[in-house]
Amino acid sequence: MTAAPGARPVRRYDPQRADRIIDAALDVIAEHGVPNTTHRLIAAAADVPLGSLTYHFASLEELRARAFTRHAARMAEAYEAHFRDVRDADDVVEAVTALVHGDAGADPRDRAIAYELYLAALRDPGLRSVTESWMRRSRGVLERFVDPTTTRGVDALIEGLVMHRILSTDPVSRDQTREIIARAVRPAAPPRTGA
Amino acid sequence: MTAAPGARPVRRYDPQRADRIIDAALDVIAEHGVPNTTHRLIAAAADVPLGSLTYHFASLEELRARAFTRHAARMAEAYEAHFRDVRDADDVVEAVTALVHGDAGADPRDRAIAYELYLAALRDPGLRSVTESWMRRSRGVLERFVDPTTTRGVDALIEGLVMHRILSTDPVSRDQTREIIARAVRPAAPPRTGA
Amino acid sequence: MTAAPGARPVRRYDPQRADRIIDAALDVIAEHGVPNTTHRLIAAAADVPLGSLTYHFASLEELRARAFTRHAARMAEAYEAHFRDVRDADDVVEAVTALVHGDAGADPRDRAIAYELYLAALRDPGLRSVTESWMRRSRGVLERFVDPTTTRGVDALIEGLVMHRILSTDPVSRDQTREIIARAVRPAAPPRTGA
Amino acid sequence: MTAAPGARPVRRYDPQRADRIIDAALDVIAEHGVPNTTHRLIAAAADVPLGSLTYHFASLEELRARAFTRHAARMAEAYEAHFRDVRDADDVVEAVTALVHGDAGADPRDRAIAYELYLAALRDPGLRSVTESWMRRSRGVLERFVDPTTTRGVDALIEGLVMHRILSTDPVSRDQTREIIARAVRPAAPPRTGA
DNA sequence: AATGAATGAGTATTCATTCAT
DNA sequence: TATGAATGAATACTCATTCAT
Repeated sequence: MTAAPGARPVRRYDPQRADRIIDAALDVIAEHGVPNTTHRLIAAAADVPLGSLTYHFASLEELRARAFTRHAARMAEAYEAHFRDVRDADDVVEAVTALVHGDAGADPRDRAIAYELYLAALRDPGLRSVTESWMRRSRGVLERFVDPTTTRGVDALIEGLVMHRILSTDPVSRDQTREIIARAVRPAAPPRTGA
Repeated sequence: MTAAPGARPVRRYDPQRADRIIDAALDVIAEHGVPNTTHRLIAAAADVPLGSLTYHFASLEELRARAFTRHAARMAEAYEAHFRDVRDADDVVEAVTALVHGDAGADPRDRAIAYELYLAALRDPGLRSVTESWMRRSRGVLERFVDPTTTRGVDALIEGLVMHRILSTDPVSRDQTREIIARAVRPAAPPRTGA
Repeated sequence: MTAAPGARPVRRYDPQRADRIIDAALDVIAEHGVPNTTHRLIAAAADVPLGSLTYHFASLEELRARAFTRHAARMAEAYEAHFRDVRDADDVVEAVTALVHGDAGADPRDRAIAYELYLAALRDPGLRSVTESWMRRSRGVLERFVDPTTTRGVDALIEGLVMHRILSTDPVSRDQTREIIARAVRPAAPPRTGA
Repeated sequence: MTAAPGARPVRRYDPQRADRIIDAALDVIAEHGVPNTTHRLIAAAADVPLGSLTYHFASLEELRARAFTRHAARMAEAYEAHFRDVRDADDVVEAVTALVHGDAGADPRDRAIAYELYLAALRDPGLRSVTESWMRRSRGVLERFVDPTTTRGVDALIEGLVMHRILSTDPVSRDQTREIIARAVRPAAPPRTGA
């Protein structure tokens, strides 16, 4: 049964479709959480037929992994961009404070997805490489300005402060945040430049 | 039609059953995560028939909430016990370091459940009271030794360090942890004693 | 474990309990329909423990039958009472008109139960005796005033008019009803009194 | 792991399946009543797998509504066909008598379904439109021959006579029925023809 | 005599995945 | 290449009934 001559088949050849599906999956994860992320919900969000998902992705698990991978990469890029103009430890304090208070890059939606990823990675070793890559990149950014131990401390602080901000009804003030960060930051020895 | 001789599967009257079911639910959450926590899995873990769950708990959601509530209470008690002999800010550094490295009270299982709770609370406002009560109690402990801002910092640090420890293959050493905590801790003004 | 001396056992000896349960069953049937009439709902409506139902009634089916039987008896009594002062065919027209328009005895609740009974009887032969007894009594009333054929007609008319009144958004007016009834009524030959 | 030789239970692609399911649902309602009309029973009657029902119909309620809608439409068509050759009020008496005695169109199965529909509509407002449409069409037929009040009377009479015929062990004779109908029928004023 | 705990069979529904077209 | 129909396994939940106490 061929299409009538002249009739344009509806949305054939759609090379970005797989991409759109991945973004839709992220939307669904953000809004409904991993447990409620189903083929049907993603298909509806992406406005593609159900069969399209299993055509492009062998399983839901694979699609989820691809979505998390993309999300982690974007988070890392935004993170790096956020620190692009940072020059010294003082700048770090300001940058991190802004980060925690959501003034930069990552909004609650992004953080929610990140926590979904963390928890999923806890049980699915296949996702560990995603979280590890993300953690390595975010630490890599901080290590340009502070020593490794400080990096670990600041990194953990960001994690904990953001999580508590999301969950708590009694949030930390911006000044408190800055004070907390400032105590944790100790500048790295300046890289030796050629004499 | 009598039962096969020797087979006597009856186990009527079991007053602690509801309790056992709650603990079984925690086991299942710890091992399989909230999304995979089904009536069937819990029933199997508790070694009770399926119908028993819905008899004692109106819904899976309710059972989950009860389980998380119990877990948070136990965590808080362990937390308080862990700080029972702490006297000053120096002790706090040691106590928190031990906490992060799992030498006290909470093992990975407990932390995994806690993160499941956090994520669940993110989407289920009914669980917020559980997380808030837990957070209030853990902060209350710290505030006996350090000022409020320091409390917030140390609290966030514990959260972030533990999460990164669980997820990372490249863990922070105990000395690093101690150093990181030490920077964050600033003693509270001593309570004025008489005379 | 006997009760402490002086402690009055809670609601022991309650001879009307079976009665109360039957009435509660009728309430539940009226409000929720036969398909949703469960032990639990009835127990709650009667404010008795669940076990009490199966203690007093061997099965739900039996309880339902008892409830329908009582309802039919009450309907018949109300019906007979409604015609107590009727003297001749003209009175019948007024009495039936009032009946159809709900001015007497049977309210929508009662009619709903009656239709539930009809439908249940269609499939449960055990309930046929209940519907037949009810029909015989209601016809018996009419036969005191009109001939058998007229009785059948008026009886059917009541049934149909009431059902359409309940279901229709475009009801028949009282005058129309009276007119319709009047056409159907033909007085019985007066019983011969001793010459 | 290949299927046993000869066993080939596949029956993919079945474009009329939704239709067949609706008819099977009507069979089940007729035979078992609405309360016992389950997915499983309908699936068995239609000889399709269980999942097929929920694929084609979002809920059992929707399937039931679709089935009742189809049944009412068929009833109305049969009703209209039954009166196609009726010319005057006398014909109406004969036609209605035949209707009540099941000599035309609607058999007991159809009537049983109709009463199931009535009762269901009593509690589910979503079904009211179905009963109302059916009632409007059946009255529309009668109004071609008799005045509106007579229509209401005859309509109610049919309803009541059929219901009593179904439920009673002591049925009305055909002659009685004719007599009862005849009293109710009063011809409409003839439509004025030109000249 | 009375009851609340217990349970297995059953209910509607969801959904990842398969596959004929 | 693409998809919508199809399905079986699983899910949460209901409930009549049983029975130890």
